[in-house]
Amino acid sequence: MGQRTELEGCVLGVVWDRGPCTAYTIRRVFQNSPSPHWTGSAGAIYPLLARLRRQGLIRAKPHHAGHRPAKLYQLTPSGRRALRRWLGPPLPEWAVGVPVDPLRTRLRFLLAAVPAARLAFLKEADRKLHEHIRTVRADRRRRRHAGDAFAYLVAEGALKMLNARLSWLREVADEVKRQDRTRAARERLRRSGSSASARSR
Amino acid sequence: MGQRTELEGCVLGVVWDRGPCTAYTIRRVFQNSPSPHWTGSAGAIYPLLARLRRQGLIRAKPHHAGHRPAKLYQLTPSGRRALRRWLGPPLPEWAVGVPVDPLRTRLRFLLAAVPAARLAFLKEADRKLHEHIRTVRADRRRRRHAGDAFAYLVAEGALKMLNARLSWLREVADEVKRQDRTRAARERLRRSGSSASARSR
DNA sequence: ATGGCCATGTAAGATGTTACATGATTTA
DNA sequence: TAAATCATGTAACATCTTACATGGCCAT
Repeated sequence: MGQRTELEGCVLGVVWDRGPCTAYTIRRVFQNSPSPHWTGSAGAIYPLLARLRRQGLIRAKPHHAGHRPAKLYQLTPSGRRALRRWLGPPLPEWAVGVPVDPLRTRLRFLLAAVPAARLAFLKEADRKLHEHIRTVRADRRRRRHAGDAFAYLVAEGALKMLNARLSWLREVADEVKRQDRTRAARERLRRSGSSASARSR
Repeated sequence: MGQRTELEGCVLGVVWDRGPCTAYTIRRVFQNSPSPHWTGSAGAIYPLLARLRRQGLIRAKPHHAGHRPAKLYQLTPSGRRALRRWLGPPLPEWAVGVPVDPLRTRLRFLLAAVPAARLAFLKEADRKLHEHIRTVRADRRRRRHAGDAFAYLVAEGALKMLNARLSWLREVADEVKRQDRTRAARERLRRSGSSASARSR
């Protein structure tokens, strides 16, 4: 009835996508995702599945053919409707808003750091971002060959975001360096001015 | 001592940026932010400020010149160090990871919706995103004239993200339409084939 | 004087995290 | 046989949200 959380929606989506699957499978999807927003921790997933089950959105079949005891979860018709409602339209306003970006957040306050730390920050961000882009590119390649068009488009979207972020980061780095040079020049001028006035005395 | 949360780091940053300021000022910064990740709710901010105060990172001066009683918060030297530590380097791994995007998340499962709903989703996302871009562009203009270079760069970054997202979304829409056409063509073929076989019978 | 904004806070509740606990099965 | 992985769960804890409570100030 009430609004689904993002994690609930995602779990419904994963159960829809992976057909009948165990809780552990669901956890791994989150653990292996290149986006580190959810950990897929047991403490999040198991209570959530219990919740969805109580609400009649998923049901569990016991499963032990040659395996240890496990439960296979799948969507009920009501669960499929809930997934569609969560997907929208209508989209919640915040879904379209500027995505959170810890790098951008930190950059807002970068002037609080000393110039050397500012440059170190930008250099490390550039390096790690570049590295991360490589893994996401590999992920995209895997998904292209896997044949799921939507999974590929999603990876493509993630990659585009990262590339935009990197190019922005480089512009920022240039701007910061330019500012630091200006500051340094002003500093030199001030010092030479004061030494000149000292000489003239 | 322990790891700061993002909200704690941000609040330290805001207190650093806005000089001595009240809790209400801090709340408004979050409420007016174009990124809707934090609400700046009283229940988040006041306990957080109390926490930072207990840890000696901020201190409060009573303030009532012509005003109602209020507290003005400012960073202590220890708080400034905490802010710098939070900024990094080192950056936490997840800070560089793919930013969460509710649109991308939903798109992953868009095949669970019927074709008409898929198109409606994409159309609404496009419209709202376009609309949102306008407000962020206005925000950027304000910040450019305000003279804070970093605030401007941050708005610029947000805008670049949104533009990349919109262009990705349009590619996705094209691809989805293409697929639906293919599916429809297959369907026509199948039907005409069966009617042909019906005729031939 | 009424409603709206400034300003500070608390209480209840949901959701998520880490850490723990258990035990079977596979792999080195 | 030891370690890693599969698999399920619980407990303690932190953090954030919504909703409520309070009261001063200001404009209509």
